[in-house]
Formats: sequence, C-alpha cells, structure tokens
Amino acid sequence: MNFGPVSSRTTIQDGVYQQLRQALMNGQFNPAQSLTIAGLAETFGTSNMPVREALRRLAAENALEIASNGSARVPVVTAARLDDLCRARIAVEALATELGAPRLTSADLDVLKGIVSEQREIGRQKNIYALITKNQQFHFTIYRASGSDVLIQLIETLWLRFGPYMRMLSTHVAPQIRTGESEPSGRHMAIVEALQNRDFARARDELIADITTTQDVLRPLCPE
Amino acid sequence: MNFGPVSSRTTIQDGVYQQLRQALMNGQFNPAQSLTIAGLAETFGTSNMPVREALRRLAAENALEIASNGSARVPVVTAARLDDLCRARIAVEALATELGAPRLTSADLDVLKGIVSEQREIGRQKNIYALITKNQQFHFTIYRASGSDVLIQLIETLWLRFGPYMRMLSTHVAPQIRTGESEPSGRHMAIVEALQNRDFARARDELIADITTTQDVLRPLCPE
DNA sequence: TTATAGCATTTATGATCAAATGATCACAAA
DNA sequence: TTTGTGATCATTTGATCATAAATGCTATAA
Repeated sequence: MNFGPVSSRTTIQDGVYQQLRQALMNGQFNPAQSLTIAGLAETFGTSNMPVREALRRLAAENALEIASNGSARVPVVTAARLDDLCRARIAVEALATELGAPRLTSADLDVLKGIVSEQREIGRQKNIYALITKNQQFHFTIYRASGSDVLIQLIETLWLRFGPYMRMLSTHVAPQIRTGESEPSGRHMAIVEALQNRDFARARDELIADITTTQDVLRPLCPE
Repeated sequence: MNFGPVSSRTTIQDGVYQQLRQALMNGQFNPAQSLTIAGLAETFGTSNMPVREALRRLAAENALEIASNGSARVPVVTAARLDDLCRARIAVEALATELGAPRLTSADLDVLKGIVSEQREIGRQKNIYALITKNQQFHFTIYRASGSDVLIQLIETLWLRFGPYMRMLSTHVAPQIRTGESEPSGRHMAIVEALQNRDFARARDELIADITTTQDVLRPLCPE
C-alpha cells in the first residue's frame, strides 16, 4: 500500500491511523457504530491526541462521518449508496485496468496467479478476512501497474468506503463459500486469462463484471 | 431563536479548514510553499490546535504533502502530474456529466447561461480569481445534478489537487484573456448548447474537450 | 579550501487540562 | 398520557506546555 514518500519516523498517530484504516477497509466495524476518541485511546493505550487526529483524517477521506456532537461514526449501508459507490468504482478501476494491463510484467502475472490459488486455498478454510486481503492484493497489483498515483489514491478511498459492505459479505456470504456455492476468487481467473492473452479489453470487461457481481450479491443484503 | 441548520455547528477548526481549502482550490498558494502550523495560527489568530487538524485533513485529501519533518507543503507542479490528474478528471467528470445532463432542469440551464455571460463580463475586467470561481460554479452545477455524492466528492478532491495549476493559469494566461486571445468561458457555451438540444453525448464530449484544452494550455507552463 | 562535529533554531508531536456543547433521563405540570 | 423543564453525563474542542526530531549554521580541524 502506498503511504507517501514521507517521514522516516513513524509517529503514534500514524500507527493508529493505519490500524483503523485497515480495519475499516476489511469491514471489521459495524455500520453506524460510533467511535469515540477516549474509547479508542483506551484500546490503543495512547492519549487522546493521536486518536483524534487519526479520526479527522479518516473523516476527511469520507471513511467516517462526523455526528452532530462531533463523534465519528461508521457510515450506514444502503442500497443506493452501494450502487453509487460501485458506479464510481467501475469508472475509475476500469481506467486503471486499461492503463495497468499492458504494463504488467510476467512476474506480475505470476503474482496474480499465485494470489488466485491462495484464494482457492483460503476459501476451503473459513477465514473471510484473509480472503478480503487477498482480493485487495489481486486488484491493487493490477492498479499499481498503471503507474497513476492519482488513480490509485482515488481507488483507495473508494475501497475504504466500501469496507462496511465487505462486512456484510463476511457475515452473509461466508456460508455460501463454505458450501461451494460461491467461488472465492470471483472472476479473477478469467481476468488472469485475458491478461495472459493480452486481450486487455476483455480484462477490463471481466474486472467490471467482477465488481457488478459483487454489487448484485450485496444489494439484497442492504437494510430496507 | 436560531433557525440555522442544527447539525452544522461551526467550530474554529472548520473555519480554518474551509478557508485553506478554498485558497488552495483557487490557486492562491505557491507550489512547494510550506505551511507551518504556528505561522498559520498566527495569521488566523487562533491557537495551534485548530490549524494542525485542518492541515491534517487537507493532507489526508492529498491536497497537501507532509514533509520529512512533518510540515505541510503545497505539492509541486509537474507535467506528468498534470496529465495524471486530467486523465482522472476526464474519467470521473465525464461520468458525472452523463448522469447529470439528463437531469438538468430548465432552471439549471438558465443558471448555466447566466454563469457563461458573467464569465464574459468578468473576462473584460481582469479578476482572475472571480473567473476561477465562476468556472467552478459552472461545472459543479452540472455535476450536482448527477445526484451522486460519491462522484461529487471525488471531483472535489481532484479540483483541490488541481489548485496549484490554476495558479499558473492566473499568472500566465491572464494577459491572453485581457487581449482577447483566449475565451474566458472556455467551451462552456458549446456545452450549454448541447445540453439544450439534449444531445448528452456531445455535452460530455465538449466537457472532455474543455478539460483537455486547459491541459494543453498548462502543460508547456510546467517547470522543466 | 573542504569536511565535519556540535550547537542553536525551528517545528511538529503528544499529554494534560479547562471550557463548551450535545444527549439523556428524571421529574413536574397540564 | 403528554409535554416541557432542568440536571447530569458523555464527549468533543481548544489552549498550553514539555519533548523530540529535523534543519541550518558555525566553528574547527584536516
């Protein structure tokens, strides 16, 4: 993951920020859950200061909402928001795929193939968080090849906001994967095939299909 | 009794944040200029605390970079970064235009026409900042009609990062506008025409052309 | 003249405290 | 029962201070 060219020294607030960010992206918080400064400071074993700056940063990325009393809250999930997010994801990630696909090295392709087989392996066990992490690695391997810092940062904020929906995936879809109803690697194998054939248009289309199938799985799970 | 919006309690840090944000988006800071907490606290007449949180928020949006000692800095401008930004802008803003165009009311169209004529008027005077503001209003009137919160937020962060390039526009292109070499409203009139004819595909294409012509004007002005 | 060690300055970071604000709940009045 | 009032609690916000890290400068030695 790209955290800037920045400081050699790692500050406490950075640590808090990174951990919260990862937890959010993996869907480890409940939607509408409220995160208090003092509470988090307690669990992290720091004073309030690093926590409040980390929360502000995440709120600035729209990963958290600020309640009327200033508290930070995990955004609620709705079907409309899911569609809105996925539409933006498709626009940005399709472009990143178009740019990245022709620049992938054969080493990169090996990495992608490795990730797919690891996903199959993990799918047989039941570790949904590991599966989410592998999914991240797969997609961002392609996106990073685009060489576009701007696109990568946009995609990261979109994935961050997608975290709460990932949580629904973990609680509702995990049984399907366990029973083999659902393929743990999604359409990743098709993407790899297209990339190997240097059929970049098809790779992009398969990626879009990967997003929309996830979207279709999640939409009926949204409240209301 | 106060009838203002209940949830929008305005804190000092919000004021600092808004002002810095607007200044950045309008290109009122020099590229590579370093912004110190104490310095800004001095000019705003507050303590350090509101400033440091505002700076963190802007850094989280990639509107500022964090130097090795933690100071915030306005990013430098390069041709490569300009191209990267514009590519992302086209992807996102074209989609927002496709979604927004069919939903524009005739009142919205009147607003757009009004903005274009105001731009012509302002162009005859020499107020480049007013011109930039009007340009913002024009584009976001269309984007807001899309109804997509996610897209609007993405576009805002992109425009924020575009601010330093806007500054180049002010210092280098202003003379051209004064002598009539450059049209102050860009391709906005063509966009309005297409919208009125409900030719949405052409509206999108004209918007893309608006971005790329700006890009072509700015690229030779980038250092190196 | 150049390289370097040490010092001084600048600056952010983190902790702690006081003030202000919003939420909640009990209680009283209609 | 419903509505208004007040008290209390939880929580953020802002200020101040101590500390540490980074940077720049100067003096000194090779």
